[in-house]
Amino acid sequence: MRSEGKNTINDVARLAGVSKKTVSRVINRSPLLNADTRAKVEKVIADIGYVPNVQARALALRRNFLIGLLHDNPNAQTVMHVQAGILEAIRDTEFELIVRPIDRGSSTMLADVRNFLERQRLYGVLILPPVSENELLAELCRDVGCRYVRMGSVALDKPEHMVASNDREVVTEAVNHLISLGHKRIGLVAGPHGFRSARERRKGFEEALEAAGIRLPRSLIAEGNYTFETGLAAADRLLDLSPRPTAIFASNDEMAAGVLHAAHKRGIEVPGDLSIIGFDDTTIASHIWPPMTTVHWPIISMARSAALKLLADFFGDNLAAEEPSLFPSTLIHRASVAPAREP
Amino acid sequence: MRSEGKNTINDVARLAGVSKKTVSRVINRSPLLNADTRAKVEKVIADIGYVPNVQARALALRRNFLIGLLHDNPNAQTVMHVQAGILEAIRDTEFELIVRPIDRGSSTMLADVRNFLERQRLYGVLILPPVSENELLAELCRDVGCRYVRMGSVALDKPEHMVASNDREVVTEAVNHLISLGHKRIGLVAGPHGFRSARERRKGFEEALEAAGIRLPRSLIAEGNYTFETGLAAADRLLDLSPRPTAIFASNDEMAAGVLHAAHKRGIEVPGDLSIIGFDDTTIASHIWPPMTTVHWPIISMARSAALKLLADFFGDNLAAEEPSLFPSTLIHRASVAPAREP
DNA sequence: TTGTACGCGTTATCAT
DNA sequence: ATGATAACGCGTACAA
Repeated sequence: MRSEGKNTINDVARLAGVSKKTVSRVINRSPLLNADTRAKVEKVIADIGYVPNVQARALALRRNFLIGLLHDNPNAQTVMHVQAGILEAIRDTEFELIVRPIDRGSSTMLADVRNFLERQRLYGVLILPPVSENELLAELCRDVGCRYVRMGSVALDKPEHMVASNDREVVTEAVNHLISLGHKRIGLVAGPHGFRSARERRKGFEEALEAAGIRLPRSLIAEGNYTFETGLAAADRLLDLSPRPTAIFASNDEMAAGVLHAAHKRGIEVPGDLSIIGFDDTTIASHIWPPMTTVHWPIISMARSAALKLLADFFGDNLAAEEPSLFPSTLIHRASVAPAREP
Repeated sequence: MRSEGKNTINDVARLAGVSKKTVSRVINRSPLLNADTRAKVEKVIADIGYVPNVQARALALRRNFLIGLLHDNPNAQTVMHVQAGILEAIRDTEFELIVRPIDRGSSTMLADVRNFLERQRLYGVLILPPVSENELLAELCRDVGCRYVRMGSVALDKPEHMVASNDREVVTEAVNHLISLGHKRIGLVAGPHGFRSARERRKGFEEALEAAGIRLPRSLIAEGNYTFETGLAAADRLLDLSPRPTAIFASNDEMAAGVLHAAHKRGIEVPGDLSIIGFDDTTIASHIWPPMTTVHWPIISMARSAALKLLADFFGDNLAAEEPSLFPSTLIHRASVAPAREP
């Protein structure tokens, strides 16, 4: 059973007494093939433990079975969830996943990606936010003839190239929830302006307040960059205000955890004195104390769906093509929100 | 500049008026080459935006530039850290990373991996715990002729195939710290017995107590499976004890977070009434409240080093071969530990 | 220093 | 239904 990786299609052909094209037909499940011949070849394949060489196959087909994940997302949980979703989609297929972090901000980013795509000639790539929001990158994919599917917080591309969530709406819903509990001074820890998701979530926040006729001072909006530390710093600014907010919506869970941390440091009771809502529903949201009310962002499903979409024309059956493009996020009620109570 | 991926080495040769072998020499930086010729060829390459085809190259070289990450580690942070370390090591090289989660427990696991390795013919693989502890898997790698480097909590293989941490020692140190603060009833939330890391950490725990002449009832040891939920459940058992432990060491941060959560639920003050130490130093350790004292497991460095080790004979210069094999973990003091106080 | 001829392992064409 | 032969794009002997 010890196959030194030495056996080739020629060995199989010789041992089976057929041509290598016939072996190829067996491997590729060609329908026009004598059952006896097939059985004979399959026996030889099993006996010597023959495994096709994917590189040779790729060369001949001018196409390989690798899909890439392009990302510059700082959140480890998110990236892992995405990988999990993709891997779930390609499990039991011959596709493999190559991960490729890219450096947004680097002046050579586009050139780097172009080089990567042209070298590897991947079957296609999945692109995570925030770099998925970069129009030039999508254009680059088209230019080099690489299939792509983008993931994001709002539809930025045609359905076959996009899987999106409805961040703005669900944030409005979350903030409405706070308003319905009597909160009037609601702080926002926004994400970095360069992120479309951050802008969408901020709009959702503002729209909710506007609809409720609440005008908030600019000082109630602080900006972070989606990390715990910046969430902590933003919360420090917000909680220094007088009167301070009775609730804070943070644009992601990392920052929300920072807000909670800041509250703990000051001895501010959550949710009694301060309600907090986050976004993402990463594990930390349910692990910290108190368990945090947050928006569940269905990133695993989105990633799985994005991968299926990418493989749509491979599978032929258009099951994959019918993958949804919009994945609604939902508000998860836990224990970090309570009715407003004046300090 | 639009290169349709159509240009081949032949096009370059034709346009430059040289043979394709000469082009090949330019690409592969052969030293014996006329400077003029080289410049001429390089100009053509730049002009038409020629990029070598990696699959063809792989076929000819009978070797590719892909490394694999085999893992079945349930901790997202850990896996991401490992990926970060590997990617750091292969940045600016022509290597790419293929991630391949595997299903420990599946009866076909070894066959699946064999199939994967034989199909992809990777340059080499890095193996994460716990599956890195599986001797059959290492044997499989040798059998199919695939380079490998294992990561783990104790040296299980020859230095060129292994990067390890010193879990047992550092846990002893952590527990000694608790003992020095007057703790005598110290609970353990052990990891699953199938994990070598869990057994090592448990031994470190037991050795510290033994050295201090502390005999603990079996009931002070609870087992989880490295997840938050099982840590929570284990802590519930431990905290039901009477008298209850004044300190708990959990074999990883996830479970330690569960312990902290359990304490919060019961209104047990941490660290006043209960000290907690975790293991891993993942982000949650510093993000939860109170910030958790834990063992820093230098997984990023280990992964980077493991990748460099894997590429040792590629780089030729034996800088990579000299990568260390042992990475000491260190105790990080934060705020979840205080002197013992009787309930 | 440069070129020719051939091999790498597979699939595609076009016969039979 | 099956086979001979030519791609696919690149690297290596060996020759020039």
